[in-house]
Amino acid sequence: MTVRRERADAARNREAVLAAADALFARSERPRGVSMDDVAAAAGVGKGTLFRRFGDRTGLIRALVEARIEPLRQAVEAGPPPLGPGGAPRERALALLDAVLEFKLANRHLTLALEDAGGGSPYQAGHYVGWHATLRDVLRDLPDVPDADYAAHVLLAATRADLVEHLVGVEGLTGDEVRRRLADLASAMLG
Amino acid sequence: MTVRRERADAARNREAVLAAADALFARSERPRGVSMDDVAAAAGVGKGTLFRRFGDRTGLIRALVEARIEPLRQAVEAGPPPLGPGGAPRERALALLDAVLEFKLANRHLTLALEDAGGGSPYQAGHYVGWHATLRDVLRDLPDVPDADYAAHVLLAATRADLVEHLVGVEGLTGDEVRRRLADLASAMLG
DNA sequence: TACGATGCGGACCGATAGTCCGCTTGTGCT
DNA sequence: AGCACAAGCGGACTATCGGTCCGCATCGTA
Repeated sequence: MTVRRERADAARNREAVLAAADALFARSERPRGVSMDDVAAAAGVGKGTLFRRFGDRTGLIRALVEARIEPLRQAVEAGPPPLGPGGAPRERALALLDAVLEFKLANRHLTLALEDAGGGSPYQAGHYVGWHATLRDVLRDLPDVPDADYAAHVLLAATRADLVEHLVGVEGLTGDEVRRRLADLASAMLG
Repeated sequence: MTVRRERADAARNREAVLAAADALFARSERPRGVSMDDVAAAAGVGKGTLFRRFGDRTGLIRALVEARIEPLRQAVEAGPPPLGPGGAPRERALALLDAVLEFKLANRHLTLALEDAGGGSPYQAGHYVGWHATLRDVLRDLPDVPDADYAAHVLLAATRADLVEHLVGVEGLTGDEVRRRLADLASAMLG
């Protein structure tokens, strides 16, 4: 059962594709404006390479998001409090919400692209499931929150990419103003 | 400036298209599985007719939703309390949220299709803007809600079609259980 | 009935996600 | 180094879909 190492050119191409796609999505306003041909051309590879590597368009976007999200996942799973495990529940809940919101703010184009690509509902995406489970478990320790599962969904819904996009892009708030509003509201909800 | 009456065959076709589209979206699980060709074929008209009448795919879906939403709009704007104007703010807020949620539950496929069709973000759709403005104004009269505008967005986010779909379809809740949870949570939030 | 306006429909177009297969290239072995 | 073969490549090709176009049919009217 020897595991064959990834070929050097394959690794190089994978990086090129990810970098090109990242830049393209960041630049474009609407996610649908970035086609797979665009990505292939920008990365200097053929379309076949794209699809063999990532399966389909959604797979490519998912790979981009996963790469960006990894540090946050680590920090939540095994980092120091308040975001990591071990601290006070209330503070962890607030820290988690703020971290998720900050992630969406920093990667609006990408998360927007992911929700847009759809495939399935956002509620079945791996990272959403993880965040929800963590938040739900934390909320269970708070006496003022009657239904932790549902409350977790609603609080996370307040960080949805298109809502954030609307608040920032249309209503003209700054990222920090949105973070402040969510913190205040969540604070009030958690008692 | 005489207004020309709509031709009889045109009216007949418009009804046929709306009925056919309604049925197709209701039957199909994923909105994207319903193509404009499907609708045209089911309605027994040509594609040209579809597009002349409704502009584009989003226009067709919007027309379907608007038709269904009209009674609710009326009830909110000019109906009797608690949903209509004139009653206690807190009760009106709760009634509005419940009515919106009920609408989404009764028309999941259609509202899902509308959000999916995108075009712009759901936050710029006419009915969302209306609901948000009403809810925001009502929340302004409640002392326990510090930021009415933002709170209105978050509460409405709790009624989003794909979240509802997830709660009902994946987590297995009944519509009434979802309504109850939202009512409890909103009650708590409004003080 | 005759005529102009309105509406019809489906062939057609451009874009785009995804497939396929002959060719190239990297890698491990001798 | 040279070889053999698997792994990977790329871009022509296909299928599908939203949207357009225009010659033809149908409706309302005088």
